[in-house]
Amino acid sequence: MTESVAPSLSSRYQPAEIETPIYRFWESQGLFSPPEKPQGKPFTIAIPPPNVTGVLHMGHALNNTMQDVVIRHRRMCGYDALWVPGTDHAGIATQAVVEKKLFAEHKQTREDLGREAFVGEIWKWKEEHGNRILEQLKRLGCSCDWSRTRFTLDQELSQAVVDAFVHLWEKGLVYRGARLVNWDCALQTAVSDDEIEYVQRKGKLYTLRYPIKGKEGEFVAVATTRPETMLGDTGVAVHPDDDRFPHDREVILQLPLTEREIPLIRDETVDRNYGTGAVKVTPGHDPADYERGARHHLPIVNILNPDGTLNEEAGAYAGLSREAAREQVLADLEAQGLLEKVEDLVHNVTISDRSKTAIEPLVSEQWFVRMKELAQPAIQAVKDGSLQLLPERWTKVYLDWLENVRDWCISRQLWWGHRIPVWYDEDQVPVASRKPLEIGQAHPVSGKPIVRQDEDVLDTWASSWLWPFSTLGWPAKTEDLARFYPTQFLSTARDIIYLWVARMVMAGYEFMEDRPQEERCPFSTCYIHATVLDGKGRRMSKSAGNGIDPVEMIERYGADAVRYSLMILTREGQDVKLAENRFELGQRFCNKIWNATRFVLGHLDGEIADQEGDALEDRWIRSRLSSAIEEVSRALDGYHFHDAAQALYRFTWNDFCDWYVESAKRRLRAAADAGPGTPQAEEAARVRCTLGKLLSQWLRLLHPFVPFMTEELWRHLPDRFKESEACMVAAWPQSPGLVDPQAEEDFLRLQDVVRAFRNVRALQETPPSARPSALIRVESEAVGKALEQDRALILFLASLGEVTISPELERPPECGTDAFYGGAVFLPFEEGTDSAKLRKSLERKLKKVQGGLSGLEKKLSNARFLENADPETVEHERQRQKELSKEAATLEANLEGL
RNA sequence: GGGCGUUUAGCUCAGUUGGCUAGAGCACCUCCCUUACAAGGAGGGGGCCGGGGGUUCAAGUCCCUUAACGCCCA
Repeated sequence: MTESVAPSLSSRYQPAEIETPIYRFWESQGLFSPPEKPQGKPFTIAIPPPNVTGVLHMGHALNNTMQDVVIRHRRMCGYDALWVPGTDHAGIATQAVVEKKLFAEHKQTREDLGREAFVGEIWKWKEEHGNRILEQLKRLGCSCDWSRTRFTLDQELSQAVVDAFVHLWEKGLVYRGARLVNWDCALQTAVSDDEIEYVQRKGKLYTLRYPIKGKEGEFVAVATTRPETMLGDTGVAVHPDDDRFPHDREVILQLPLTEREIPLIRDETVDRNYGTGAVKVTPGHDPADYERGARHHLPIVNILNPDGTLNEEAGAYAGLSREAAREQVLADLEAQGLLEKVEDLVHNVTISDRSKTAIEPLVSEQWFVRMKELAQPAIQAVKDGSLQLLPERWTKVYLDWLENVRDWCISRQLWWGHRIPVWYDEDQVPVASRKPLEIGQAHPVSGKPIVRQDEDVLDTWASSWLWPFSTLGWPAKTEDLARFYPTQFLSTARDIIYLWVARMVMAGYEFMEDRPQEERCPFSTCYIHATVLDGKGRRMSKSAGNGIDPVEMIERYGADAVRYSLMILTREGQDVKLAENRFELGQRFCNKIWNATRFVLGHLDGEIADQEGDALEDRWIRSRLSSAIEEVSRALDGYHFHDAAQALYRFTWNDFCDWYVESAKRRLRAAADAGPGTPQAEEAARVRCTLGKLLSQWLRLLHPFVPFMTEELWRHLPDRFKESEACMVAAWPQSPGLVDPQAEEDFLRLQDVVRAFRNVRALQETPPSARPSALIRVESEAVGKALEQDRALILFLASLGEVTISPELERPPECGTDAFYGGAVFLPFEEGTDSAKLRKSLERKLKKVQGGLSGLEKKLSNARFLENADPETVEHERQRQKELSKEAATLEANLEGL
């Protein structure tokens, strides 16, 4: 048998058959956990915890593939690599899911059940469904340490939240107060400034008339997009310099539809060009008005109930929805002749990220964290290099937010989450406590009995900002915390740079206070990954239905193909457009790896020498592998995933498969023909040694990107080529420093010769089976000598019977020809060859060469170029000119002869 | 309104500190089911590098300007 093939490997890569067993193998061997006792330097990644309600989407797949590539690479490099997985409790989202289910199945609301029972229902739901996304990460091949899986509502992590809160309380960094907050009427909770967005909507601009008191028939007209809020107006503002309005006296207005009298105030923030120049001031329901009201000591009137209906302050309108109230108010104003005009307008509406309903600014009692002070070390961290954001431009986004940070509203009117660890006595005196206090117990400050705990829970981010250290045990002083904090790499999406990243950095500096300054920042590199778009460049979203399900892609193409495709398709920090068929790229690549390995393995059951082959192709491929190792290592060290993936592609396909494997076949076949004990057999044994070593290194180099298949193939690798049972923990290949410029140059020329022959063959339609005798005219003895040494390989790769190599060769008649880097090749015509095709091809090539040549000549005859360009460049261009003119001469001569 | 990004082959994208005849994959054309792989091999065609101006011996690359698209903040 000349070309054996590893019998257990199918001719197509079948990922579905191997992925599950391979993953089980890794798990059963405990390979996901770092060694118990420290062996190398730690390298830690804390996973951005997905929502426990979440389902894996392409953004997750991209982000987690990157993290897995990093952690696998570092693990192979000898680090004690730890990737901590987990989920967060996603307060609003999870509560909403269970509320919806409860209503659908039992027509019950959470109030029907009561707090305790309802929270119990959520836990039940979490136990049933909460692992889904983590299981999906396993399908992707993620090498997280599942024994360290954490959930933000775990006992330990909850204690961390309590400790953090009390810590801030003790330092005076949390406070409670009535402030204007973003109120989500659908969910009936406050949300932070970072959980709202603005959308452009078509609306109307209404101009209302407010009668001036004591001036019968005179009005001040105000423009507004939300007329119903006039019921909460406590003033009207104009610009101080606007002389359309009387300056000389106090003006009091009669607020229509109410008994209220409100003052006309002057405030510089009013835009004189907007509407009539006068704006109504509603401090209870507009952030800008809140500020204005505070400056002018206007009262705050709250006209809304928590569910968005109007309350008793709205008088006759109490109980109406906002929409109904608007209609009614407009109708009533119109009836009184106080509605001046209505215009169409496109304006920004604030909506909640969570419920997608309009946000109502509303004054309510909430808890806040003072951010200014906490932000300072986080700003410092990027300035002194403790923290690096990649791509670097995101640093500006991060800093802009921190430098203009506002206090953080952390209380939520929900039941699912960390309940605020604050208790009150009968006088409503609050106290925060690390340990739960009992009702009736003496208040630690006042001594009076405790009557209640604060009803609210904390924002989910108030637990996730602790994630890098709470997952390692903080506030307990655990071994893990000492060993694995701070982490090295955080990869996340750009839209949570401030929601999460900045806050984690703040938390690291604030809470890891027993560490030296340089060990507080929770991660040294923050990588902001690409946004995944659909094939048309739109964001993937559930509502648009344009998402691609990663699990479905894994099932269709294989996890390795999905991983590899994502890595090579994603430009650094740029958006990535994905359509389902783009995964074919990875699939093809995987199949190529599979079959190339199959070829090599098929030959490794023959005799294997201890010595490697030393032919040109052997030296060349070792040189190429060296470069590839250097390139991939450098790219991964700098987190350039695309570059690494591309280097792997080029080495695999263009060097190893297209040229080395094809070249190696020559000696392997020669040995098979010659039989055992011959010099050919000995040479083949050396080729096998080279193939085995190449395979061993190459599989390891590929492993972080395509872990499943490389692990499977590794199992088939003879033991002498591997020092560990699992590829996953094999040593990262080291570049043996075998970059060999001479071999590279010689092989490049050989490739050029072979390509020239193939080109001529194709043009004159030489049958594939033909083994014609051919000629090579070389431009120098040196080139001739080099080619002479590898004549056998040239014959093999160009499918020739004979070849004559000489510097002094006349082009024989009836021959096709082409130029190569260093000479020309000649191949006899086939019967019926149409020389016109050849001529056209040569003419095209000549034109191109002449084009390049004339540019060079112009350059080299330019005195200023010779003067100014550095000598190396000039020399380089001279060299090129020489080469090109030789090539042009060859082509011209060839053309003449046709 | 402020900031950031993108624009290179039909499509998706590479292109280092300015210096090879601007590259790759897909798609397209021709030939080949050759004993690792037809999810493959060999060969080939296809580009005013968004427009305009400037700096320079030299610009896809640097500067200015302009247009289109996208994202973020207010």
